[in-house]
Amino acid sequence: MTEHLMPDGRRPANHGPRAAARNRAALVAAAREIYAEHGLDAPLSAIARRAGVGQGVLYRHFPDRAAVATAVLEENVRQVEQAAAADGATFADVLGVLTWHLTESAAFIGLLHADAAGGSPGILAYARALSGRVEGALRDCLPDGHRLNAAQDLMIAVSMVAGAVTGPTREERERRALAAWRLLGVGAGPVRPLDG
Amino acid sequence: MTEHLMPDGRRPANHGPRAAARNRAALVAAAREIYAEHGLDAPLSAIARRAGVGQGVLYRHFPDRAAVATAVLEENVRQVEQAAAADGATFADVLGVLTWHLTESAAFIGLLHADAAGGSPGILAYARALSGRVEGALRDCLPDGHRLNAAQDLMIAVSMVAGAVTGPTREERERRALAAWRLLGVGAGPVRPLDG
Amino acid sequence: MTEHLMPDGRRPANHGPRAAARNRAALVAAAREIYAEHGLDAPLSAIARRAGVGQGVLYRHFPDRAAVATAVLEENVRQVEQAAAADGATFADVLGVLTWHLTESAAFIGLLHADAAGGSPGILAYARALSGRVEGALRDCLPDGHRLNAAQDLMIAVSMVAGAVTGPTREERERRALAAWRLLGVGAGPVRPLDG
Amino acid sequence: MTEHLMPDGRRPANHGPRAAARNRAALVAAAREIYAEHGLDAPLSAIARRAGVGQGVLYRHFPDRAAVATAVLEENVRQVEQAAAADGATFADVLGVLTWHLTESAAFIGLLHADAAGGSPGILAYARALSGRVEGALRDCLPDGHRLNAAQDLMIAVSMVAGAVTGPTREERERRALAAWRLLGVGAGPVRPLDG
DNA sequence: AATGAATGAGGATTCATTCAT
DNA sequence: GATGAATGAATCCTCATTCAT
Repeated sequence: MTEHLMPDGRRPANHGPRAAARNRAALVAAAREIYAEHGLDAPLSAIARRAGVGQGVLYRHFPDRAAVATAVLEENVRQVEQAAAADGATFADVLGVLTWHLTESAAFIGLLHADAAGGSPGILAYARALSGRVEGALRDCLPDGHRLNAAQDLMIAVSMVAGAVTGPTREERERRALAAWRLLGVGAGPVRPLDG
Repeated sequence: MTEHLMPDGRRPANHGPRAAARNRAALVAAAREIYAEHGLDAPLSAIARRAGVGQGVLYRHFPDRAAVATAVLEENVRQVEQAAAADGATFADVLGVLTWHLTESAAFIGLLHADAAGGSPGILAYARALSGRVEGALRDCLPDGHRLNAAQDLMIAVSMVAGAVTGPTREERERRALAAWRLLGVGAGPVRPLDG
Repeated sequence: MTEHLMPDGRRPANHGPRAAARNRAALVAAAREIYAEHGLDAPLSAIARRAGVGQGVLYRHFPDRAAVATAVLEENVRQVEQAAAADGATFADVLGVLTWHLTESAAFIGLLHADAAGGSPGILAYARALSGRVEGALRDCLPDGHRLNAAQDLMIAVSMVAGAVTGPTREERERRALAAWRLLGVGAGPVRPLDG
Repeated sequence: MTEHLMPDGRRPANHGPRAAARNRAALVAAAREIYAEHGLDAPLSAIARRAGVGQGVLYRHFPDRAAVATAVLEENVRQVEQAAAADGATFADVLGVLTWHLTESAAFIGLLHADAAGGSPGILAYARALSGRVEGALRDCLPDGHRLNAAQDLMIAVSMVAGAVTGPTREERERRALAAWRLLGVGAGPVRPLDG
């Protein structure tokens, strides 16, 4: 019975469950890069290639296109949550982390626009859930009496800033994001990833 | 070499050159609908089908995908310009018309996000031109000393509102758009098409 | 009853039978240019456009693609025949005219290769007929005892020279054609159109 | 999104990676046949169909149309090179092998005419490279003082013979090829594939 | 007699998804 | 568990040909 062979005749590496986790992480990282470069419509094959794995592995870890995007966003969202959970985190600090992800990731921006036309029901549900977690994290730090306190104002403001974030370079996008917060009369802290 | 016969052997109707203008209008209308339902990436074949014409007709009237989008947006932009040109038009009036188009047309929202990843150079150029016309129209009505007077603030504000405009129904989208303008401290007039 | 109008509202010119002949000539001339630039597979629409007429006119004059090509070649062939019929025409003179057409017209080269795969039966028959006329013209001038006298040698030699005629510029093509005749030990007269 | 089911609901056979080499070979063989029947402009879909594979497989193995043609011609060229490299190979022997391929393959003839109009830059480059290899192989066996010794005469002669090779059957094509070499005063050895 | 719009088949190409190995 | 080849639907785009005007 013949087995699948590498081009040079060796069998492909199979490092067991340990490698599975590594592959998953590589896929998410690759997806993040590819999304940043080519947008959310980039071919899945490009993600698998960038991750250095076969396409089958991608499907093993993620049932569909939406799951890949979700996994990428999951980490962005978690960083925002962690920023909010940090001791002494101010609203501005959290906004800074949020803004960093907005400027970094086209996918993350898309997340906040998921209600727009085009998304499949599955994607929408995921997106809403993640979006809700972002809102929750922000609301936890929102000082009483803040002008974004009212019902949906918080998420609308985030959507607005996300809408302003366009431009070819991260620097340009950051400039616009900050201008947007300024127009909203809301101060954002240093724009940076959580661990930066 | 190829013959184009109906299933029953007759050729399809050819209504002659007189139909050209009608077809073009039908294509633009169909594109508007399709864009609203499926976004700017909808297949061109769907637009042709909805318009009830062959795909070749679409290509006759529009050299490429960008031209179709442009034609759809052209009218939106023109209405904003007309609103701005009207006697006694206030900034708020123009914003109302602009907002109406934002809530009506996914494509129009996309226009204001054209810098985002994914656009071909051709589309970008068109989008910038149209986007510039919107800005020009708004700036014409901008009162001295308005808070959006500074360099890019006007377009950033528009992008922000466009970013906030999501939701399944026009009413919901309008609600969010108005909330967005309110958060910006800018009053928008009645949300309506020019001739509504 | 509405009539077809020009863009500026005038009716299209209809100058009667006189114009018909002019149109036909314009089409042949246009086809010659287009073929030279884009090869025999160029779209018929390009020919009509270059001729400044509607596509319908092309179909009025030529039933199909083959007929257009034939008409173009017809004139090349006639010039070779005229060169052969001229008083005191030498074999070398006729070869010069033939060579000129070979270097000038991709279509004419194709004619001599019409046996090759790809031609429809209709085209093949036309091509054979024209090809035969070229051979006849040449044979009329062929001196007794010439080395190309044997049965098919004449047309084979012509095919060979046609095969050698490649290259981006007419000058380069002429250089190769002359080298080809030289290798065949056959002297060709000045390379020129009949009326040049 | 898209599923690929057979009419009876089963998926088509997927013979796994082991089939890759077989498929590639089938594609090249199919291309050789199709080219012989319909010329180098034959639709790629016809090649895939003849090979019994999906169109995607063709694109997996060959990035573009030129690559398919090249793969087909590669073997022809290699045989000529091998004939030239064989111990005691005479110029006539190599010509015999070359001539066999000319009579066998419309594509191979096209190769020697690649300068003609119509080729994309990519195809041209490939064709030039292969064409150069043919010339190199021939030149290696060219005796000193041979009449084709001068700069471009060798390739011009080959082009000439290629030009003469037309006709419906291989036998007819061989007859003309030999007549062409005879007219050039060059003797070609037995017309046969290398391993025939 | 001319115009040129319309048709729609056909060919090129991409990519989500499955599955033999 | 992994690989990556294969599938083929879907989309884009072109162009030969017809025909209302």
